[in-house]
Amino acid sequence: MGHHCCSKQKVKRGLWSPEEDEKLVKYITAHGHSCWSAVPKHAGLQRCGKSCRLRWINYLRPDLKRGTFSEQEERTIIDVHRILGNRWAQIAKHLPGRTDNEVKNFWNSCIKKKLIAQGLDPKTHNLLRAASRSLIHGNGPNPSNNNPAHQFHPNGGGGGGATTPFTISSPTKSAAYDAVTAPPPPEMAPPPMYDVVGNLMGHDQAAAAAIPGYPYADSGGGVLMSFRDQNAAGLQASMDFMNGSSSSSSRDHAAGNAFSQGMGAAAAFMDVTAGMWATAVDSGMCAGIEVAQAQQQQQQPPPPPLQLQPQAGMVQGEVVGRPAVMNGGGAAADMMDVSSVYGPGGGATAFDLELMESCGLFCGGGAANAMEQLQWDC
DNA sequence: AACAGGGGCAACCGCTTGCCG
DNA sequence: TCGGCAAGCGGTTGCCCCTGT
Repeated sequence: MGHHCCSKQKVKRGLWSPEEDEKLVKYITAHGHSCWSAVPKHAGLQRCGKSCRLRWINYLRPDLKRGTFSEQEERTIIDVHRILGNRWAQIAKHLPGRTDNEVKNFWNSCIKKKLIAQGLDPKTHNLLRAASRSLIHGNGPNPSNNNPAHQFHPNGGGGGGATTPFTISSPTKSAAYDAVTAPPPPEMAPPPMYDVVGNLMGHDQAAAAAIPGYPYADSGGGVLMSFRDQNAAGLQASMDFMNGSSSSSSRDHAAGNAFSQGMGAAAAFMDVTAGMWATAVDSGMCAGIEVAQAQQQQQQPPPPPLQLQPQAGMVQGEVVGRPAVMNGGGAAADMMDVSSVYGPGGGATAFDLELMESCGLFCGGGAANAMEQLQWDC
């Protein structure tokens, strides 16, 4: 059965021949593709418009990057997939030169298996039940999970919960937990977050360290920075990432306010992350963090009005407002930073909603971030 | 050398969304 | 507001190639 859009036409199906490709490329290059249904007719192809469109988008487009996925791309896919799920088109937007079909195929043929091999549910990125149980008992694929810090989740709750939407893995976070529990011996320190984030944390370490009380400070800039840097497209992509779509109303909202002024994009991102962090702290679901932060505050003078030196590649002013949030104070108020960045109205935005969806994962309680345990072996 | 099985990838199917009259 | 059409998107299928026996 052919496509309904071309059921009346006699269309060819199956693989495209080089001659067909050439015709299509020649036509699209010369005339564009304002109307796909008209393309096959004008290009002299016995294909339906839908097929032409697919062939162009997935194979013939000049800006496509062919070849195997890099490790960086692979990690980006996993991180984005953890938040967006099987929204391949959205995921592909964060991988320049890659198509949704390509990402989807790569996921199904490679990444999915890796995650399963690591004892992770590729749909939820949670530990699979059996794997989770064995991990808790130290018999899982990664014995390093004996570390109680790895069973800690900022939002507490029981086991079996979702992983965080962001790759939160911080030695400091673990240390905060350890402060009120049995501290692991040095050799049991949590394994580093997988390279990309670790490296990226390093990028912004100075900035993070300059933020008193910032729970990730000791280890660097934290996940927020990882998103920004991880994306080849940079800061803009980070915002797109959070908005889920480059054309979403939430981005427009941001564009009309802080973002367009070049002031608030990353700050908003930081507020989001920090807000969630603060929520976790304020909700009392992670007493260890509270204690650790209280101790940290006692050891440190009150933060001065923040005058951070912008880091290379940073948008100036992106960390404005950090201390208020990061000192673990009024979390609810600090959460409002998100909306305040997005506009004076302070109302919920699509950004917020999507974020909160992610927070649903974040607040789902529970398990250690299993993604930390991935071993990248290919 | 021949065959079977599995994996990867290109293409298709069908549903959803957005636009326009 | 509604219906038709085109495009977008995710899931699925099927072919081809590689590898192991």
